[in-house]
Amino acid sequence: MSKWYPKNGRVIFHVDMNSFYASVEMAFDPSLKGKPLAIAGNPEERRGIVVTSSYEARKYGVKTTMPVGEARRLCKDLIVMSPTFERYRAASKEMFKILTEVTDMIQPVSIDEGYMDITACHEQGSPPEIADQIQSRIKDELDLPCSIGIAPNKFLAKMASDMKKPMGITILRKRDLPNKLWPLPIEDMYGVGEKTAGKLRKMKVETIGDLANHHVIELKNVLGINGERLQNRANGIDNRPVDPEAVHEFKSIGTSTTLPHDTTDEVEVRQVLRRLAAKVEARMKKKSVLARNVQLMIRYHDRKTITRSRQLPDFVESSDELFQAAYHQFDEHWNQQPIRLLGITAQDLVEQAEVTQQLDLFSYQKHAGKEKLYHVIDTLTEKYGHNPFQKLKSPSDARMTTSFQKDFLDDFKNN
DNA sequence: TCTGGGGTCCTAGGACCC
DNA sequence: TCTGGGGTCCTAGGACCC
Repeated sequence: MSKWYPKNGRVIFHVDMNSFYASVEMAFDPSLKGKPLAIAGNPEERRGIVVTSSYEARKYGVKTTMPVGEARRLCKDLIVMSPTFERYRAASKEMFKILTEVTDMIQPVSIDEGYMDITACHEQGSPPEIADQIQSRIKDELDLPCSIGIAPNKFLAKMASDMKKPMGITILRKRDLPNKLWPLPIEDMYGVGEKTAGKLRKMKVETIGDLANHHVIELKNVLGINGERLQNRANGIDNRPVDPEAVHEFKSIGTSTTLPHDTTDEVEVRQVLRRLAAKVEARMKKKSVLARNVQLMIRYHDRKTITRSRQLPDFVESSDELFQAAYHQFDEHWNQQPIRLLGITAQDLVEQAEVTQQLDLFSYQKHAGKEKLYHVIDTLTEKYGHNPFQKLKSPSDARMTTSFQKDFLDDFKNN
């Protein structure tokens, strides 16, 4: 057992569901099993691209982001279904529930994948045994296939889960890098997309091994700080922790839609923006957050895309406020060209509870006066050794560090 | 056959303050 | 008399991922 759990180091899993949407549909309707299946949007509405396809469809060359028409041409018998997200969310929940029974140290990264830190799970067996149990349970109980990567960090676990699909379990240790990781072409590396791959190939970096052993100065010159980070990863260095809280820390909530036809009709634009604003409002309510920044996105007929955002004087939560902010941006920045897509994103999100306390702070000043308020702040600063506020230009601008909120309110009452 | 919708992180320049 | 340098905020856009 001890050989599996090093004294210094971690054991990380990356659990990756195989062609998730298609697999969920097959579990739901077993008559689809063994058939070429693609999940795709509606081509009539110009949303007809393949989101996921079954392995049977992939044999014909069907790929993610491929237009449905092309996919059909490659595979005559292709079954095309619209996505049913409620089904996928439900399956995802069940899948993570199984993972939670092994450990709480889980970081979901998307609907169909997540990291686990099983360093502390000695008593449940060796890592391959635990991986095997997880994979079997997901298969037996949910009828869904997955691949699991086992490695000393997140990056290697992610690369490992990609190496054997479907239903693979792959161990990637540091000593395996020269044989298993370094021969892979550079575009197979997580974090290297089309643009970065192009730049790397220009400097004769063709494989992950080339990247691992390239002059770091040149990498930094061309790719900035990311060059150094990618090289570290290629050498198996990645200290990012598995963070179970990360999933709760929302940075933005946005929605966008490709219009059925390009438009220059402002009435239509307003209708669409109202609909998008209502959708964003609903999702903000579910998360109990307010936004201080609203971003409008316009994609033109030629696919050129602009984003325009603005910090707002007040926190917004209602659909109407979101609409007003977005429409203001539209009014200022639309160049009169036909529009293909519109989107609204709420950014700079703050939890509702925090905002309430901000207002409290403001009304306290009104009631007790500025001097008294600043006295309270001084007292707290002394008590904690630093200002408990993230910034404080004026009382309406203050945001408390959450951990101080309770003490602060107590102090508030006593004064 | 033309390229969806949901996100995160990073960069870079200008404004502004000290 | 026209001028340094650091820090932070804001905005726009690029790259990447699923």
